[in-house]
Amino acid sequence: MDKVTAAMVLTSLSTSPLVRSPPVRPNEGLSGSWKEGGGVPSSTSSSGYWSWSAPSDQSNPSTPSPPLSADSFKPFRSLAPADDGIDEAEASNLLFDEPIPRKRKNSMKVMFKCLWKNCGKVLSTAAGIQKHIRTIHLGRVGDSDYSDGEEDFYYTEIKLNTDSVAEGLSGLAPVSPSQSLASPPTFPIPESSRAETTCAKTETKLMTPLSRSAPTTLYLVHTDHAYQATPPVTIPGSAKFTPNGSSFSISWQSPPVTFTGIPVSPTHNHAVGAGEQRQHTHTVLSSPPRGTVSLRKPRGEGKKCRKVYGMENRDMWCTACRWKKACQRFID
DNA sequence: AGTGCCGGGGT
DNA sequence: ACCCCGGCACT
Repeated sequence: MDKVTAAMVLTSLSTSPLVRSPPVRPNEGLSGSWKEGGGVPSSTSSSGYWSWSAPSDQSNPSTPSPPLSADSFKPFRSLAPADDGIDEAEASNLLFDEPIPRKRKNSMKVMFKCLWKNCGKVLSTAAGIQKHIRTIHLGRVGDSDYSDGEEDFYYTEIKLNTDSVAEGLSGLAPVSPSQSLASPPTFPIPESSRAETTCAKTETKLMTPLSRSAPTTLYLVHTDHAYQATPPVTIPGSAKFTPNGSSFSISWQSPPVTFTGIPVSPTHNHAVGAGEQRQHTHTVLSSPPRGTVSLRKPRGEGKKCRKVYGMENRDMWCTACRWKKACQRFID
């Protein structure tokens, strides 16, 4: 048990590993240059990708939390693009992001929230929250130093970020512009999403069996879902990296999400957009019309005069090409 | 949007 | 026959 517990604690506590894996993945999809560039804080090249892949943050061993938040934060954004509302709302931010990515850290705050049912206590230090859980919920009194790590299951790390808050809010309720300023900063709801993921597994594992009543938990989870639901859908297309999901040892969350995203969205879109016709066409009509219509010709693939010489040198084309007939010079 | 070229003009 | 081009299938 101890080992297991310890492992879990480590996992939930140190998010760095989580963040680590994602950055590496991009290499797969893209050229190897990524790897090399990864370490280098190159700047100008592209945009979104670089910024988030830029592990320069990670190179920074000390100050685990800030870099973490920053990193984990970015991947999320890259996911967000998938979402309609969020994307747009953040589009500007993304662009804006490049120049001042690091500065954000300043506005970042790490808090620790107690997940114990009916207790939403938030403290600014891990030690504090641990002690709180130990004494209040676990009923351990006295030696405050002693900790078997169990407390770790009952609190979650929350990153408070002015920007992120705004974003999260926009994602949740994009309609309320006026409030964006007032409520978000005060309430760290969206924030939890990121941290949430970290403890999600823990939570689901422990909390579910123990009790599903805890309002706090439920609340967070819900929020999380709402917030995350959309991004995943988008991920597949561009960001296929599935950063957060893959990084987690727990696979139940990410795989499902990713999967749904790919098959569902396309299918739905087509089905809904084109209607049944689409499918019918495929199933029933696909061949008949084709044959009729495509008496034409498969089409030559090779380069033709037009492509070779270009419109400028039209006189160099073969006569057929000049006459818009089947090319005689470059026959397939 | 760019290409290849059929079908159909005009001279 | 020679030359052009509208328009469509493909990519």
